[in-house]
Amino acid sequence: MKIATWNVNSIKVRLNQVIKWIKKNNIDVLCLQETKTLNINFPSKEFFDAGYYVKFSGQKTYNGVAILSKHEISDVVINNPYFPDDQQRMITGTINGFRIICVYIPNGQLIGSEKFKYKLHWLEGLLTFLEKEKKKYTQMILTGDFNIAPTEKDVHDPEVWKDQVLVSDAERKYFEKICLLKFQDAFRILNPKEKKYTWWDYRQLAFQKNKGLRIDHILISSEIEKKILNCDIDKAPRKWEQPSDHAPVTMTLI
DNA sequence: ATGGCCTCGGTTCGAGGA
Repeated sequence: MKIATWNVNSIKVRLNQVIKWIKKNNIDVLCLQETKTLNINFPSKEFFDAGYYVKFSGQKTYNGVAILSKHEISDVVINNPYFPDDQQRMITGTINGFRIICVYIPNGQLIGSEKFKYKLHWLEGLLTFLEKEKKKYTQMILTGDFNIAPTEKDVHDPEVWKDQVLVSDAERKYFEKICLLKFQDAFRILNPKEKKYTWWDYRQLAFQKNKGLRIDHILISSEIEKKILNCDIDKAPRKWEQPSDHAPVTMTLI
């Protein structure tokens, strides 16, 4: 089973790229973030015609998440029951016995800002949700755009990013707290030292210069560690015309 | 030179992203 995550920065703009990519890579499950569309406008038919079930939770202009799957999706939870939120940033479902949680963690904008406080509260709410889910499920996958580069290895130039949002101690501490709930960074299990990124700024030729951050992740509960065959970042779609600023991350399980 | 880009909504600019 091949599982992936991709912040597409508008599903309307990226629809053809997503369909092309999931077919080419034989993706079973794709978690999407920043769909930026109301539910009535989500392209369900296009994905159904491509052979995928869809579950989604969107809003106008901002945010929005979705799960596409070749296999049935059950026990769907929209958003976080323990963190009331108008913003659509989370969707959870069970596929082939795996509990899959798709998240679009807030950006935080500026350290100390209201948006930053919201990010930390959101993360606190996520911890509560994960603790509750762990009591019901064993094989869990937490994936999406975390908007956190967990270590200095995940930043092209730590000096440039020092004390900025996405790399701050407060944010990294939450990432560690998630790991204390026995979630592991699948990419790092398989690639302990590699400096590879999932996001590059549209400006300043950041992609061409590989000035990126690794902020999109696939975390797995310890019960499925032995099942991982591969976890990698696919830079190819970032080279396509009119790309998302994020690259997809893929993981293959036995 | 301290910016540069992309998307959306709703009109051609401002907000938000990271």
